[in-house]
Amino acid sequence: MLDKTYRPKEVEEKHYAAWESSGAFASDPGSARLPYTIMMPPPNVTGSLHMGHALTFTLQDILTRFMRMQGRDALWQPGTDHAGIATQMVVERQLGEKGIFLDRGQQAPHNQALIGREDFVARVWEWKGESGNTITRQLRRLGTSPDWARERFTLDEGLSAAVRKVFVQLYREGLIYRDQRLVNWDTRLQTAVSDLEVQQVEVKGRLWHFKYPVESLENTYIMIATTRPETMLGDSGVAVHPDDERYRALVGKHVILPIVGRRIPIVADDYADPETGTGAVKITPAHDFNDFEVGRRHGLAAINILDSEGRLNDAVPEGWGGLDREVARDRVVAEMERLRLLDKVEDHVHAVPHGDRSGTVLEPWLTDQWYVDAATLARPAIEAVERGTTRFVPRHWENTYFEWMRNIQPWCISRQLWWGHQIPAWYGPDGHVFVAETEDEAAAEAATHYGKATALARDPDVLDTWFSSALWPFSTLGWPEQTPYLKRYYPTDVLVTGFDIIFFWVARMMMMGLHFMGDVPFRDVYIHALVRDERGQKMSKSKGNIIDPLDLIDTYGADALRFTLAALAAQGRDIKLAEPRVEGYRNFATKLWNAARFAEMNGCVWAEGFDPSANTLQVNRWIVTELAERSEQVVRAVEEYKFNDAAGALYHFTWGTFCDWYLEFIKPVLAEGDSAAQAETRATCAWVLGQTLHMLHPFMPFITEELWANLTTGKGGRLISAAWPEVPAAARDAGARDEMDWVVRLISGIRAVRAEMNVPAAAKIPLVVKDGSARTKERLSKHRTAIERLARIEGVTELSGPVPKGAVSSVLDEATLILPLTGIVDLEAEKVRLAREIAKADSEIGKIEKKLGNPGFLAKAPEEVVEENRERMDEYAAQKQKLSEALARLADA
RNA sequence: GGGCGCGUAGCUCAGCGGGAGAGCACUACGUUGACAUCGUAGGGGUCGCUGGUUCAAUCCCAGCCGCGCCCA
Repeated sequence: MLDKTYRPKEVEEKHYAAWESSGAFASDPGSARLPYTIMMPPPNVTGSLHMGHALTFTLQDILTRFMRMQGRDALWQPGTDHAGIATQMVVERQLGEKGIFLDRGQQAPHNQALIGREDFVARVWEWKGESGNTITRQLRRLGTSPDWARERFTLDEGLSAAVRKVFVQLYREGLIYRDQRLVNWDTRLQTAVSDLEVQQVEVKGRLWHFKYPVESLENTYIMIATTRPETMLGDSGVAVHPDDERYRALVGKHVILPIVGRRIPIVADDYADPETGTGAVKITPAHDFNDFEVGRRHGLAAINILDSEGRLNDAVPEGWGGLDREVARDRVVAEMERLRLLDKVEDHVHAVPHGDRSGTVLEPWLTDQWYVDAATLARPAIEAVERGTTRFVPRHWENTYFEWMRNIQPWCISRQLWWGHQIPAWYGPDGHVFVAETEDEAAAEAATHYGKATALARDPDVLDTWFSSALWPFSTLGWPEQTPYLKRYYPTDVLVTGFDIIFFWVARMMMMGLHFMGDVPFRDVYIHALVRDERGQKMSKSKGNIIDPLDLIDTYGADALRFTLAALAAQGRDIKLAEPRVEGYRNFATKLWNAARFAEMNGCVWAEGFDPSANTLQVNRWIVTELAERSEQVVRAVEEYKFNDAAGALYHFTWGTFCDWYLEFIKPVLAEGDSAAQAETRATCAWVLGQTLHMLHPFMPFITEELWANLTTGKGGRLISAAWPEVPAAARDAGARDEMDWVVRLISGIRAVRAEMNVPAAAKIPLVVKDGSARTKERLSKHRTAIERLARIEGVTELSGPVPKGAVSSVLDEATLILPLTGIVDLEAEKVRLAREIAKADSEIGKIEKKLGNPGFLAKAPEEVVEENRERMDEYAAQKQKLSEALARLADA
């Protein structure tokens, strides 16, 4: 016997273990079924489950379980990402707490132990082994069903081999090259970071106006304004706009850079904006991205004045070297003031780039790095989306994709870290580079090149983490080996992810997939919303508004959380999550649980092979028809990634149709019907409940599995491996649906009148029907028991003789329903009520009359719309007529 | 500055050319043996504003106002 409430904790673990050990999650490459593939976006190995994960993995699990039930051979490929910087930071911090620091070739601070690269990497692997799988354990609690046996890690040997092969091939094709360019340099992490990891932060700074003396012109200065005075030590030019009259005469002349004494040219370039500041701008090619371009156009020197930690280096005048950039700034300003070359200082708000991991101010810094020619790889990736080979859902996200891909910059793929895929490049003594998949190959190439065996040094840098994740859709399937998995599951069906990762990952998978597999990595990209807090704020630790999905699972159960997320996952809108929503869907789970409890108490047990087409009772034929329609609705919604529609349809069917009406209708049958009716009803109830559990299973896997086991007394197999319900066409009955719909409207109408007239809930009153058609009379007698019970009626009669005095009336289609309530009813209240009903009908009639009176409407509107309005007009007119008669009768009373 | 999106019931949101919807909250009544994590009924909205297209606009178009995000 089921308990009164569902207790998630008691069943979740049990079912999960059973699913996993039974092999229900496994893909089956030998199967004849159509494959269905989703690549799980690999969470960071350092990560723990947050609400965004809960959403994305719930949706992916719904698709996976749904498609399995649709008969597909599902492969949901799981794994984790080594997350270069994030992981290195975590482990570095832990070691730092123990007084252990990385030996980066600098002087060791006092009393500190230094460890080398090999030791450090070993420590990271150790850490990964101990606590690196938190998130995959947490995913199990959410009920996700990926093919765990195929779990991959981006630093696995196979995936690493793929990375090396891709690097070497792209290098040989000229699509990977080494270049000296500006990068965003993180002085704390001591590495280049991606453009995408730069956060522009509005900072209250200052604008210093400096006078640069023009060479050989007495008392002539050109005024420049800068937010970064210290960079002037690296200036190699001054730019003015070619059309700027003020400076035209000075173009081609030189200024003598104060403090430094360097002679630098004044150049004309569109980059200088006459409207901004003084119209003249200092050019520091080695420390500003825009200046770098200007410098290239005019052949200006790029003078690097900073070291990797943001201190002045040897390229500055004597006595300045070694100063921190902040200190240098103050010194430059003071010195310019002393030289009477500081004109003025203004407060100035401007955007300053910060590293989103370290939080420090990033430095544009001139370094040698490895680059991918992204523009070339992007071309086919853009075309694939233009042609629709890959489809974004919702579609408008393709704009974001196009925008970025069409303006794509060279992709800097090297990072000065120890944790990651070390770049497969070796340098000879003269700096000549040998790129090869193995050290032996590189050595062989070097021997050929130099004519003798030559010692090589490997490039110490590692690759950007996204380089390896870009290969994920095929590297996880075994590439470069031509495995059966690769052949069967690539391209994948859908990628499910958030918009924030379109640049980082989606775009790069498209580029690599097309280049190496010759086909897109996925047919659909479903971009879901971000989960925010109830006020619409992004959840963050600093705001303290994090809702932990595991807490919600503990309190309400994984199913409630999953259903909530699905129900809120409307396309194109962020999810504002408030705990009461989860509580509401927990209540839904309880409702379902109690419906099953009712079935159990009434001996409704799943009968294998039951055929609903053979049903004879209208109520049973009706619920089966409703179920069939809902099933189609859910299938359509899931296939279109409209998870909220699917969840809504299931919720309304389960609660609003099955529980509220069907179970109430069958209570009298089960209590006092004849044995044939009882048998049919028990079987139907069990069948509909069972099918409902099937349909709910992708959304609420745990409770449905538990109830299914109960309904089938454990003989029905597992839901996770069951097939989606199929309702035979013969079981659908539009007539039964119309008939039961009529009964529902009848009962609702009577209830509404009773409540409004304050008829005590317990009071049973008679029902008199006036002007009922033959069909109405037949329905009244057929459903009399249900009507009496649910509308609290005692005795249904047809009107014979005059309408009883002091009766309340309601209209249902052609018939008038009369509730004789002499002595109970407040006549004045009834008059008011009827008048209001009449007014309502009148207002509708008015609207429709206006339409039908419009010649343009009659001439141009589709015939069926005109017809529909005529019908509605007749209905309202008839209703008004009957209500008016009822009101007139009251006036006589 | 460029782009994307959003303004619909008190709150959170569906709907998106022909009858304004859901959940929660609220009000009234109710413990009729599945369920008070419940039941029945009810109140509540010039669908941001202004124009335009259309026989018809919450829905399409334009402008404006307010809000959010992304990119520079």
